[in-house]
Amino acid sequence: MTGPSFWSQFELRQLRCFVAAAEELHFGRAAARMNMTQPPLSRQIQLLEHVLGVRLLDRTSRAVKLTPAGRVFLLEARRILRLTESAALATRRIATGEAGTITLGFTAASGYSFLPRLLLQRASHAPNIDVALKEMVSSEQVESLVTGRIDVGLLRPPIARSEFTTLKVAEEHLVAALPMGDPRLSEATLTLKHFDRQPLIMYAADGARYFHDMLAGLFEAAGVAPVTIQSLAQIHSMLALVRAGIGAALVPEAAMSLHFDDVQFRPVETNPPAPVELYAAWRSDNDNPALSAFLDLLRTEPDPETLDALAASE
Amino acid sequence: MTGPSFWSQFELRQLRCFVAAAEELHFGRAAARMNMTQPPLSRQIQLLEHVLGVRLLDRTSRAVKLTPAGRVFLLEARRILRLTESAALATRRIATGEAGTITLGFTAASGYSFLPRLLLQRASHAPNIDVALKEMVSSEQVESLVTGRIDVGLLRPPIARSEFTTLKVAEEHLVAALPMGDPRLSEATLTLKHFDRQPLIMYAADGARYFHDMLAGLFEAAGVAPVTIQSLAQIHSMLALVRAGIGAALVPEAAMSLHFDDVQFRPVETNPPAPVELYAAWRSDNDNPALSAFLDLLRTEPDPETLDALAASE
DNA sequence: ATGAACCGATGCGGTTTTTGGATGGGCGTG
DNA sequence: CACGCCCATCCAAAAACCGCATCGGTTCAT
Repeated sequence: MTGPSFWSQFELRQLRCFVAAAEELHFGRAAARMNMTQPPLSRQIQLLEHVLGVRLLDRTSRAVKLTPAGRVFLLEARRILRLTESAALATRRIATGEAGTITLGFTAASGYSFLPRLLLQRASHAPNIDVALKEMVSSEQVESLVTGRIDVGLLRPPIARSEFTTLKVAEEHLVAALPMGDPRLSEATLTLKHFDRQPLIMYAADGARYFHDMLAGLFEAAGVAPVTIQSLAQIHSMLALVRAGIGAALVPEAAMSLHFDDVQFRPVETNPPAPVELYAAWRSDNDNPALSAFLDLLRTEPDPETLDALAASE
Repeated sequence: MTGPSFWSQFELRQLRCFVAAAEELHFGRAAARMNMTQPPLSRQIQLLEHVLGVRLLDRTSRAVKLTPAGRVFLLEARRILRLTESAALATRRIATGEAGTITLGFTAASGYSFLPRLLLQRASHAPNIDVALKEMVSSEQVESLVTGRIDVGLLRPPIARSEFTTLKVAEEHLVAALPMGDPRLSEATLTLKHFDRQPLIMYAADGARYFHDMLAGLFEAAGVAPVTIQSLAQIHSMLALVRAGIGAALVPEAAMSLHFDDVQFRPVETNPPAPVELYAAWRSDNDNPALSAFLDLLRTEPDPETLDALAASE
């Protein structure tokens, strides 16, 4: 007493048998196509008809014909079978990493230059890898990496986590952002001394710890003491203050793509010359199959066409 | 030596097991939901993973998690299962005649009045019955009924086929179509005598045998002999000639909906008073399940709303 | 540290389902 | 009217499946 199989449903095998029979209109040939003999094929189709409660094939000993319901079900069956194949294919592609989704955290500053280049690289080299973007500051990225909310982070040092693997993906120079009319604009290249006792828009110690500490270290090593007018965490806000003539700012060269009116940029000599570092970090035990393909992207040098496309868009 | 099961595919049962496990994230509960015990469910999922060559669930003894590939496959599996249910439902509806397609042949004249009313009835009383329309003359309809190209025909007598069932669906009066300025327009009602030795646009004996023979019979019985100016098969062509002032025409009242400028209509007394008959005919052994629902439509008296909708659209 | 509880995987015997050969029966064909 | 074609049915053998018992690994409480 297992109860009547009232909840029973048909199986794909029955669909395959039915499609074969409906296309051949001949049970013998259909069975051969299914690599079996005619009786079990008959039985599978009877089973299917019984489950549906519908006669799908009108069969006399002389001819096999589709009933109207059979015609409709044939279309549905084909669609289902097509879907099963594509589902298997898509899943296998995900599993091999050919396709998939990488959730990427990035800092606002990395979004100005490195990220667009990376996404262009992806479009041409790994079009089946989707990248879901989440802007967050470096400390949030570390936490999100641990909890698995993002697969990879683009963030600033220090990244002191043993369970992460890291990769330096960019080194940038610092540039000075100066308001229109600033006398230092007459120089082609500036040094840190140009900022001594001059008004400066500084990075906030909490929201932009990396830049704050880096600048503080550079100024101290150079024996220079600028006058901090205001501290901010977001580079675009700093540039807005520069435009207003409040003072100068030191920003990564990528910020030059922000194009603020009345704000001019000048290279600044520092030691080291390219002190702004951007790292990619990911959990060493991340099992996202698309990860390795994505890391290949990160490790690939940008190719000329990508840079061309990027330049053209600016 | 049947060879390795390289063409093997997964089965719906495995999908159902996987979806249950993926939703419960617990093999025991998933098994309970599937009305079975945990070991066979484990096996079904192993089998599925083996067929796909992809690990779908990461299971430790403490927790079950979906892999990235599993997440994708879960969506696909749900879609497939949803599709199987809707396929079964749709097929059953076709089989019971709740839904389906009726291929309907109709004469041009029946398309002016009876067919629109029928289609409006269908829209409100049997919205799931699709009607595929094919205009053809009565003799073509008979042939198409025999070969099964149409399920039902709307045609003119005589229908002398023993394998058909027929139903009279409309009786219409004849009306006179007269050109602007015709003296007979002063009469409210005409008789056949008004056409004696008058120019008349007549039906062609080959293309419109029914109307031709009917008119010939009516005139002969009334002892009236009009002057045939031109013979045509299509009513709208005849009305065009009427408008041109070539002569009068006798048409079924349904043709009044054609609205030709400068063509006026007047009732004509005949014996019998409504000599234009329209029949539905279908093969008695037609097995289209939607047929009975469609025939119910034909047998239903038009309800007031339908007639209102029809009147409003004219 | 240790034992209890939990969970999924596996081995195994019994049952159900499926398979394929043989056969039956209806229906056109020569 | 006999023959051939074709699908349905019967039946024994094979395969698949199920459930029970159990194992190994992890977590949690003691």
